Amino acid sequence: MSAPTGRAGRRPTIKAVAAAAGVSTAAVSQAFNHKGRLSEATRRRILDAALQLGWSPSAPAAALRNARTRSLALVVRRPTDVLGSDPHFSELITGIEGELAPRGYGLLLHLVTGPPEEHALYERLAAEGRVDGAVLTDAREDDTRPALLARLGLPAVLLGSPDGTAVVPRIGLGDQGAGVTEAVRHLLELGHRRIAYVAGPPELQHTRVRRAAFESALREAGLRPFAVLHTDFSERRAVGATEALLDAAERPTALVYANDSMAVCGIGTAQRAGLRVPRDVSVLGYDNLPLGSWLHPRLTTVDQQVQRVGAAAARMLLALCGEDVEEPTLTGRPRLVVRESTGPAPG
Amino acid sequence: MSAPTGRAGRRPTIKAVAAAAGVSTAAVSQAFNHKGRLSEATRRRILDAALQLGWSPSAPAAALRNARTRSLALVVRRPTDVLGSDPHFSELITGIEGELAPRGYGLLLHLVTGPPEEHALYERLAAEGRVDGAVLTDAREDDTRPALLARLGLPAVLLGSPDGTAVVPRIGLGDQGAGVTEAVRHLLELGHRRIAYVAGPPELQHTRVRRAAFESALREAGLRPFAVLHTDFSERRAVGATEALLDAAERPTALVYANDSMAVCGIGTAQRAGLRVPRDVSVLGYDNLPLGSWLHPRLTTVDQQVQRVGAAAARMLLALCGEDVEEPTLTGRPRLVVRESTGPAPG
DNA sequence: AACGATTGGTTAATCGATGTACCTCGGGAG
DNA sequence: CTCCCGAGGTACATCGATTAACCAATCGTT
Repeated sequence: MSAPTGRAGRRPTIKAVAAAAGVSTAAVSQAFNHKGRLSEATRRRILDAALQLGWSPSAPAAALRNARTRSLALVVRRPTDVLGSDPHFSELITGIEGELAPRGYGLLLHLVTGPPEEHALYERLAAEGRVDGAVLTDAREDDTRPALLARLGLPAVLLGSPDGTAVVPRIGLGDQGAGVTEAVRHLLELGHRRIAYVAGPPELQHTRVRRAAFESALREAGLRPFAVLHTDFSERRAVGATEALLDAAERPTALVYANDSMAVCGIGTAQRAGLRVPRDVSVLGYDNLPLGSWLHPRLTTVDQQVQRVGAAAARMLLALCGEDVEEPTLTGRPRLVVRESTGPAPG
Repeated sequence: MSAPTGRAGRRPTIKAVAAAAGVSTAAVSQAFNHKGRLSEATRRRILDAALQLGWSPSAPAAALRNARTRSLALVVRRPTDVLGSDPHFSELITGIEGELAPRGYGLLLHLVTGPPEEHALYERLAAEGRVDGAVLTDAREDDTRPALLARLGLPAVLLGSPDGTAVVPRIGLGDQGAGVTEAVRHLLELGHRRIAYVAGPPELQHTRVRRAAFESALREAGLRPFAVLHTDFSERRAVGATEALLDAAERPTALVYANDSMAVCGIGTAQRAGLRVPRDVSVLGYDNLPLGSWLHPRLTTVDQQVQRVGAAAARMLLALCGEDVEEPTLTGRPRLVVRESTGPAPG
């Protein structure tokens, strides 16, 4: 534990580098930012000196001077319930970070329990100038966040909105209707007629979009939903909804869930009720989380490439922050992934 | 989209507040930091003015002046494989954030693919003064990170170490041996004699600790492990290991996994092989992730209260950063949670 | 009444990096 | 020989908040 050569904790400043290279601090700054006019020789000399000393420009100092912190916020609603620790967000974060890291940006993660706390958080983040922008998740009906962020002058991108224009740019999760439509058609082809939908919270935009797609896909086939139940994405509700559906007199032969986590709960609940999946009842998820493919039976689901969505959101936000990045290419629409949890309708 | 009353993007500074309250900027600062001597009256007047203007001290400016950013880093190894998006980290983050948020600290999240990248990241974070400290996860045998962080002068806490003393403070995950021991005894009482262990990567410290506990618990009963297989925590390896074990001539009657995610894969694999859990084979996990209780059968596991560990790590790190926080109370040892995936040994 | 102590503030330096305005050469044109 | 010009750097103000040092009243004391 003897102190190594360098005095730990005492970071070198731009002055040290300037001295080492025999130039002014301004020159050092210019060398790092490709501004001003420096001869290639001195530039190299400065860079060498910096490398030698292990110097990088102080982030707080640069942030103060430039009014840009090079970090973005991601605010996630904290689970009031277990299902909240949904791996969905892990995937999203992976996608975002993949874009930020190579550009030297940081991701500031915050968890909140509800809208009031979330709003206060944005106020504080903006007031303190802690971040250059924010990724908003789970677009809601009449979402008040975009207006707030606009008022605060904080660039933002809203995730999970079906359409593309608003106060702040939005990243749709692809044409979500298409994914659900494809899923329903798959079930219809398998002969299912009594199909139920376990939806998310009604205040989320994608809930409405997917529900509409679900109902209209059935209508095209001259059918009506067996039932549509809303949940808060919690395990309790997912299980409760499933039990209610399976208890029905003529129970549904297929259950469609608004996300994979609930679908997993659904499979468990069905099995616990003595039903076999997919022989007695088919189950369909949404998200294509890794989790789904570990189970037996493997979960049939809709892949929406959450990581790519995250990456696209990050790029769009970076662009809003003045970074020049190539246009986010939101690849294909969500696609059905048929695995083992769906099968021919019984009887 | 017409601009609201306030000019968006133009944040108020301490000067504006000082002017509004009719005092100097120094007074404003003192009012916010409980330093200096201000009459209660002016203090209140200043705070009111600040509230009115929606002002909070600029984080970058304060960071520059105080050499403290009030944000901590959490570096997570990015999944080379799906299992990497292990909900374990969601839980950990929840625990950490729970301590940081009320103190106005931010959590800077970074994903890395391997040790070289991770080391470079710490160098950069330290050099740029972006964070006040870091949480290191997954203590490894001969871990080089503590020394690096010490050299950089960056406070750090190491998670997942069995013992408690080192270059940087370490948070043990409780007496992990105890959890495994309890698990093995549970299986022994159920009559199991052929018990296999699917371990994590050998370079992680907890792998050695848990493995040792596993073997010694069996030895106490005069038994030897059926087998101990190491994995990299990936789905592929978990499934592969499980298949290998179940293919054995006299197959094991119980499988113990080093984490819940692998245990879930194990259950799926066993079921796919036509075995019933727990009638034909018992399965035991480690972590007690929410996921485990959604399945059928519900996963028997060892609860190590990941959230609390995260909270303890955060508090310890905050203390190292000079924040005065109450001593982290690392509650109980890991405890066995018996659910449905373990049962009497067959035959 | 003069003086030290106390209360309640203010002034000015500082953190580290950045960018504008300016300065200093050496060389070529006139 | 003088003047101008551009290449190559430097000096200094600045971003916003913090804090040590300092100062102006007011009060109690003998």
